[in-house]
Order: sequence, then structure tokens, then C-alpha cells
Amino acid sequence: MASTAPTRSAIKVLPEPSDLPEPLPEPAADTVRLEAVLGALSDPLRLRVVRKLLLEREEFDHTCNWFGLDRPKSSLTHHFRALREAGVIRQRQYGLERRSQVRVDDLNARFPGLLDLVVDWTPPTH
Amino acid sequence: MASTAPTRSAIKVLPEPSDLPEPLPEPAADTVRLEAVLGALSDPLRLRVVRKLLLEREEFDHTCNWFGLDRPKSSLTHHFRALREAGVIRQRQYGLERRSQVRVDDLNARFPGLLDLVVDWTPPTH
DNA sequence: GCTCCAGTACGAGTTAAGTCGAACTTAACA
DNA sequence: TGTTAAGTTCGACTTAACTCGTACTGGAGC
Repeated sequence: MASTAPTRSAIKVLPEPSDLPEPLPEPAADTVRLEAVLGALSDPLRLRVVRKLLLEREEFDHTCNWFGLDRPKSSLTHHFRALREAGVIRQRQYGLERRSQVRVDDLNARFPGLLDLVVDWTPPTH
Repeated sequence: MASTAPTRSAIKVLPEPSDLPEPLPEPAADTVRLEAVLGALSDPLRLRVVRKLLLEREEFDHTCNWFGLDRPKSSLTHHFRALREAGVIRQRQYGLERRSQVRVDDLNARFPGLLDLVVDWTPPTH
């Protein structure tokens, strides 16, 4: 399937540990819609989250408040769910924590070059 | 500047005729924001417009009702302005007609690969 | 002058999205 | 068992976006 397609992106893919919690409900790779992904990435806060996930993936995945976002918890839930339902990130439950990672393979296979644009993005200065 | 940067895209660039009306107000190429472009392209109707402009550019640019969209005129104005203000299209006034073209050079220089995703997009079947 | 027509401007209704507080759930840990 | 803390769910508010009808503008042509 598309999950093993060669990714000509600069973003490297980390190997997955063997025993993981099941991912939360997410759209299948071949049903992810471009307009939904673009809509999810059109929000600066979510763009910041995805970019940070792509740039600093020394660990497998990250909790919500690892991002250092100055928003209430309910707002973060809203944005992370928007990213997951659009097919941008995958979320897994580790005890109390819900950790997130970008679906790099799926997105590179379906929308090559898109994640590179996110990496090159610079947040608004305002 | 960035407007003459090499575009490694498959979309070819048409030469511009010499005497043209001034473009309508639009953001400068180096001030176009990724999140604004993604937001403009997250609407299926606008995605259709941009894709059609990219695929069928045998003429220099096109009027609004050339697209064959079954929407009232005021709705089309809304969407074309959204595309123009985000920096996706350029519009020029020819007498009564307002013709549109995609800012291929600017977008390829700033967001390489993005327009290729639009070309490869398939509209929702529903 | 006059009509015709492409497109805009304005306004209103509707829907979707962002924002947040407060209450709730649940695993971890003492 | 009781507490703590990560994150959700719910509801309400606000703001932005979409949709459209109507009226308007402004060039083309008679």
C-alpha cells in the first residue's frame, strides 16, 4: 500500500516501537482529502504544532502540553482533534497522556512536498 | 527577488503580453502567507477554480463565468476575492470583464510543489 | 442620450470555527 | 482509598466564513 511508498522528503521516518496502544480513530490513508488537510493546516496554531512535531521528533511522540502553548486544555483538545480528523496526526493513549505524531508516511505518499512547506514555514511576527 | 527563482514544477509559465491593465490590489509576492494560501485552497469550489485555471490555460486568463460554476454572481465575487487577497490569483479588468490567472511564478518560488498538489487533486465524488 | 451586461457592494441569514470555563473521566501514585 | 493531574466533554459565546438576493457601477454599443 501507500504506507511503504518511497518518501523523497527531507524529513526522516523514525522506526516504530513494537507494542503500542491502538491509535485513536483516524481516516484511512487513502481517504484523506486534500481540502481537509489544507483546512487543518490553515490555522497558525495548528501549523505551529505540526511544524514542531516535524522538527523535534527526537522522541517517538509528544504530549499536548509539551508544545508549550498558552491555551486552555479544552482549546488544545479542539485543535488536536481537528488535526487528527483531517488525517494530519496520529494520537495514541499512554495512560493519562495522549501522544501525537505526524503521519509522515501517509502524507508524503499522498501529498508529496506538503510537509516540506510546513517545515519551511515561519510563524507570523505580529 | 523571488519572482525570478527557478520553478521546478511541471506547470509551464506562459509569456505575458506587453500592454495589460494594471492588476487589482494584491499582496506582494514576499508577503504571501502560507496559512492564508492554505485557507484559500481549503474550499472545494476555489480548489476547482484554481485547478481549472492551471490545467486549461490555453488563453492568457479567464472570465468568471468561463468556469461554468452554478453559483450566483455575488458568490463568485466572494470566492475570487478570497483567492486574490490570499495571493493565489491575479485579476485584471478588461472593459467589463475581470479576468483571472494563477500567480504561478510567485507561488512556485515561495511554496514549491503546492500547485502540483492542486493539479493532482480530484474533486469529491459525493 | 439609451440599453445591456459583467461584475461589485451591501446587507441579512445561516452555518462553521475558534475560545474558554467548568465539570467530568481515568490512570498513576501514595 | 484518596489525591493529583492529563485530557475530554459539554455548553455558551464570539467571530469568521459561506450563500444569496437585490441594488448598484461602469464600460460597450446602438
